Amino acid sequence: MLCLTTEAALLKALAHPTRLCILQVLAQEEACVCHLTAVTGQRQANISQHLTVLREAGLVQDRRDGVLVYYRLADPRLWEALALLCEVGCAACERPLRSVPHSPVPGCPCPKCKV
Amino acid sequence: MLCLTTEAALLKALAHPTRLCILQVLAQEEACVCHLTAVTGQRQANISQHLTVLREAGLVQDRRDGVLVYYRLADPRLWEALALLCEVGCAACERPLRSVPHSPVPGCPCPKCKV
DNA sequence: TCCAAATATTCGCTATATCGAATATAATAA
DNA sequence: TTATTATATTCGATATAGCGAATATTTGGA
Repeated sequence: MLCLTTEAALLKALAHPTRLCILQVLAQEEACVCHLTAVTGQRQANISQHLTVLREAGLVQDRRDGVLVYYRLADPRLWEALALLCEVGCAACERPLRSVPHSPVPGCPCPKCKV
Repeated sequence: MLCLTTEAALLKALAHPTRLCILQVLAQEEACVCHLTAVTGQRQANISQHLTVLREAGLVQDRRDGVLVYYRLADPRLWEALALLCEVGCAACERPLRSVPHSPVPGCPCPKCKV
């Protein structure tokens, strides 16, 4: 049997609604943790955990700017490839999987959300 | 937060080495359960369980021919889309994710393996 | 009808994922 | 240095996935 554990691990890292939401935001542009926290409505520790999963899977990269840590997609084509797979694999999915425009999130303290 | 639970469920159904192996075989041509069991080296009940996951996710369809049940991809483009995602998402993946030619498996009783 | 083979299902156990809460760490400013 | 804010980590509890074993179901043939 051909071993597809590496590919399965990649898919497992993708297989969570919150992580997909994070990737959807990052597909637009890089974002800091507090922004992702505000957008998703999840707790900060939870987002940090999900980001760790994504980072260890090699899907995102991060850079620190002062006290903020910005995350970005490791490969900008990721969301496009995901949208294609969802379109092919899933009749019930939003079709096509859409991108979300960046917009300031109330309550998010990051510079991109400060008016 | 945009709800991506449907997409996450699809990815979760894909996120297992044995299920990927099944899909890899089915990408070539339809196959019966006993063939998939022989190819993967897993137990019959286990393969049947994985096939149930794939079927309920809408990824495969089945047809009965006598005592045999043949499974096929619901969408023939699935493997191609998966290969693209793996290439984009994962530097460590086999690149590109290859297809496997059909070949008779010793010990498989299905007609396609009988010489 | 009875049996054998292919496939599906159920059950119980173990492993893993997820999450909240609490805490730790890092960077900047006072 | 101390305080504050953003982020990361750890821990414990709960939920879910995965698997083997046993059993049920389906089909065709004797």
